[in-house]
Amino acid sequence: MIQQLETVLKALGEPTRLKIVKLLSVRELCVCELEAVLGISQPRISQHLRVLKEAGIVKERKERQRSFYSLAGTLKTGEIASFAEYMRAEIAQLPELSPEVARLQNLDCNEAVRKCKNSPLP
Amino acid sequence: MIQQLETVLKALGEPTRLKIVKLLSVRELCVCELEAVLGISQPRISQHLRVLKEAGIVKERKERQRSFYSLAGTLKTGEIASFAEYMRAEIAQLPELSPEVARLQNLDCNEAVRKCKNSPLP
DNA sequence: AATTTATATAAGTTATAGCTTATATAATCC
DNA sequence: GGATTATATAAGCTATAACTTATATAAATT
Repeated sequence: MIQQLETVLKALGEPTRLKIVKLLSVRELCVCELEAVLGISQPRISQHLRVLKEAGIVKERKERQRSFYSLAGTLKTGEIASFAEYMRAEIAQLPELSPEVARLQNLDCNEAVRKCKNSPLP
Repeated sequence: MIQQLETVLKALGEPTRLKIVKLLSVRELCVCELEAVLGISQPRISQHLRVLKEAGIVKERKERQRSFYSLAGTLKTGEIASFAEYMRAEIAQLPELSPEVARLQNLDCNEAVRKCKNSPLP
């Protein structure tokens, strides 16, 4: 879960890709239309679209020699929700955080207690 | 808006920082506690905390020689909402996208029309 | 005052991401 | 079937981000 979330956040955390996503929310666009609209090179667009596609944010539809991209249905609900869901999730049920949770619980009572605990605050 | 959103998404799109955010949702923690919990070096944690702080995701409270970090009140609502808000916003009202919007509207009718429009699809 | 503790920052290195240029593929048009 | 159009991918370069090691600062302890 954390892995997929990271992929989505990384994909969206780039200005050109944020623009593409917003433009695709207006309507489906092919690569050459995006090229004209954004005024940047075609390989650059294709590369960004690949990142967005791998993150599950956009989907592709081929028609003749064109590739049309549009928002994957999951975007408006799913991708936003996935972060909210991560924050809402019970921390004990996130496998990626299990070692940290264990250490957090034992912060005060075992050999993992660290130097900063030797001078506890009031 | 797009700039601030990008900063937040970049800050969250990193596994260690995602973990820190989740841990801080449990309770406020000082740097040395995070060090013990995450098992990574102190400078690495301080650096990640700086990124999160600059993005407005966490806030700092100094007590004696410690620095305690906690989620900024805006996180659960604000940061998630900001992406939703970006997607909900009227595209014409996003200044960063005004050149693109202009080109998008004129795709079919002026000199900006590009090669791909010379062979329109059915 | 000297030492220890807690944190921050800076410098240097490595890894990753983004961009450009060039090329490949595949459909369409003449 | 050769040329054009649309897109993808690969190679090389540059910029950015992350990590490590070392050092600075400042409070607390002795």
